[in-house]
Amino acid sequence: MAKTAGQREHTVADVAREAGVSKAQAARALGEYGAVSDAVRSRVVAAAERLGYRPNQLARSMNTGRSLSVGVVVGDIENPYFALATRGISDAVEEHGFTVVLSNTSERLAAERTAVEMLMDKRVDGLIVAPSTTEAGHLDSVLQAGRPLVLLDRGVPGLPVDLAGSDVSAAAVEAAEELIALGHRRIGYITTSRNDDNRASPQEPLSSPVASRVAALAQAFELNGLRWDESLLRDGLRGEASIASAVDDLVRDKATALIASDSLIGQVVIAALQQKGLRIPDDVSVLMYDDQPWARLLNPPITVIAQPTYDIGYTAGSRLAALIQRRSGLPPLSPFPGRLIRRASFGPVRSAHTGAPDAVEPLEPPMQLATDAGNSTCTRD
Amino acid sequence: MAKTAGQREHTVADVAREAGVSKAQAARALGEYGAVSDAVRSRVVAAAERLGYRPNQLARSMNTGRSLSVGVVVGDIENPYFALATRGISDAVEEHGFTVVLSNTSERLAAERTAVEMLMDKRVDGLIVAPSTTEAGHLDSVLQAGRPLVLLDRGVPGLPVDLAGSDVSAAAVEAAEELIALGHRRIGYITTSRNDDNRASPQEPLSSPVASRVAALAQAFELNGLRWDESLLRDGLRGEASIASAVDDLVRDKATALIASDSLIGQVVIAALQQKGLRIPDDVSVLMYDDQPWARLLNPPITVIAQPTYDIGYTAGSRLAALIQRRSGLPPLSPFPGRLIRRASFGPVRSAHTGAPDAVEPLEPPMQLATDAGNSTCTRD
DNA sequence: CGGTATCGTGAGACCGGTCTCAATCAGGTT
DNA sequence: AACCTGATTGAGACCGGTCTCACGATACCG
Repeated sequence: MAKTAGQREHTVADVAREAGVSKAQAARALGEYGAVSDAVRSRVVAAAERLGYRPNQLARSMNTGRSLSVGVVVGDIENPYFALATRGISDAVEEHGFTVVLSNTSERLAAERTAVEMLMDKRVDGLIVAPSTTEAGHLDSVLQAGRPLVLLDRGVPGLPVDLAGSDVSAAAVEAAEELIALGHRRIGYITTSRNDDNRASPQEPLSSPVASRVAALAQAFELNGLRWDESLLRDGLRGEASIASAVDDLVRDKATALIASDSLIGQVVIAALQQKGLRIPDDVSVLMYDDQPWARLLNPPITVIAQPTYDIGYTAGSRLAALIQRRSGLPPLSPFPGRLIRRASFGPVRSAHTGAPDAVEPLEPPMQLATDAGNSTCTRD
Repeated sequence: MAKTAGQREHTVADVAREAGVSKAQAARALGEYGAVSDAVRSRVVAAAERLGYRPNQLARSMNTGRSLSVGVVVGDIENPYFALATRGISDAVEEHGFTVVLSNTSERLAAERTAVEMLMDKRVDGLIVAPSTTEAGHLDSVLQAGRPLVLLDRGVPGLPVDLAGSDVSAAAVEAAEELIALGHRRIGYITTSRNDDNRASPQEPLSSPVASRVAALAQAFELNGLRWDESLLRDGLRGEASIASAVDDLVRDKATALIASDSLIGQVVIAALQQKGLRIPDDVSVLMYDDQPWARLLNPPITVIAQPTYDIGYTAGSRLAALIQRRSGLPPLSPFPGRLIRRASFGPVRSAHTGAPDAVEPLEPPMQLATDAGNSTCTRD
């Protein structure tokens, strides 16, 4: 029964008139609240059907105070990590009737601020943010306004808020120790984030994933009575060019192993190595964060630290929904453990390379070839 | 100045009172419309500042009729194609002050329908949809309602609407001819979409990318006086398992080249080939749609047909913004041409292949072969 | 200096729903 | 038959903005 185009939308009042009842009754029947007799209900529903009536969610939201949408603020939806996490978030919140309003910040604080403000103005019922820095002013005001907030991937020190993320430190230490055992002493770490560890005290847990990964690296060295050379950290990198030149620098600076802080960086790092004619793992060993499917297709397949990205997103979404519904007594979110998946991108350091460290005993080709037991990063098929 | 938590939000009325002016004047000053004296404006702004006033976009939207948000309905944000396109859309519409409301359909029509309805109810100012089928009822009613609509990637026959996508046929024909020249006669095409070409007449342009890609493939055969065996089309595939078994089937059915309809499929196809110990391109040539960065990292690097995905998204977003702003006389959107990027995954067909395949010369032990329990469909004796 | 165009202002309707409240109605009691 | 209870119903306020309109004040004009 579609009317001709450009028709003015029908309202409850129209439906009420058509059904011959009061606006209030029509609204009740359509909104499924309050008491309505069967007779009235069916007449109203029929009238609505006839008119092709659709409720105006804006109006509804305005006086219920619930917009049934949640804001999601990520650095970059193009990053597979965020893409997959967003999928998880979306699936979770949709189960509770919410839709996702998305905002990219390009990891810029200013963009993040305006995004959060915009979303607050649009009265989203809650917010999921992957903060690009540890600056918390704008997030604090979300809390002040009493709107639920869940952080994704990265925490903000001093902000008492649920965080859905992973704890990769165990896997990171494990990986680093294996590299050390293979003779690596100069291990480079490459990341786009800033390693800003501005905790109030060293006792606080590290909230930034990068900080905790770097700390794990250093810790592995200490466990072996060594010290990690912090000059091998390259952070705050923007753009492929600067990542590639960081690789250049590090290799020239005698790094024998490189750690890429996410798969986007990993791509560039590997490409840069290939371009320079350096072989993995003969010349340089490589560890990458995030287990993208392609990592195991390379030759050699790349050793990675996997995070259950979809689950992390899904958890963030579920928790946010719970908070919006004022469910209380929720246990704090515990981080998902990262998992080291050994493939073939670790190798012994070539003795000629460094000055002359301990001559590593002839390692058998380091193929632990642990099966990537079902190598799934997420629980979905 | 932050008040204690859970404060009721301030409204224009509050600001007006605080500034000692009428609600109307305060609203004008804050909304930046109508005539307001400098004196009043500054008093109002100051008062708003003092109270930490934030306008309620819902209320604003309700009587301007503009929600300043656009709906984006894609199959799966996790698919790099959509992730990147969404980024483009988002960047484009944000330039015009719109935010993105995102919905995943998992390529299911029912989900797509409800998503579109939901977004319409939320009064988005416009919609960008990557339709999962050629079913147009729900999209038609968007048009009926007079709300701007732009299609992404795939068209719908008979729906008079802008389409932002690419035309890969030239590149597809080119690639297929090269395969044919290399001796390939049995070329498999693998896709998750359905190849539903339900045009009213054969004269209409093909709207589904898959249909046009398959058509290009067939055309290349015809140009060479050959016929493509349509039984080598595997469409409507869901999940990695069914893709992998399609690869199995096709190889057993003597396909010597495989075309993967997107990068998600490409990953699985390549993994399946590796697992079976089949080498690219010696045993099977591979063409993939979408140029993901990892494609060139593989050994051999994969030949692909690239689409300017970000630009496609950006174009969709810009066009939608233009339509919302009632700009008229817009030229129809022309598709971006696909580009064949030749790498090293094409090779001549081995003449012996049809005979008794696996007298293959000693492959280096296929590296990972961490055969997951039981799975081995490798019936090749 | 009267007439009029312009600006600034406040009152109040309005957007399309929800929700309060008092009035009405039906059934069950005694 | 009078009384009580709970379900239905309609009128109208309300959410937080925008916008129309009428009115007073100022400015420009011949």
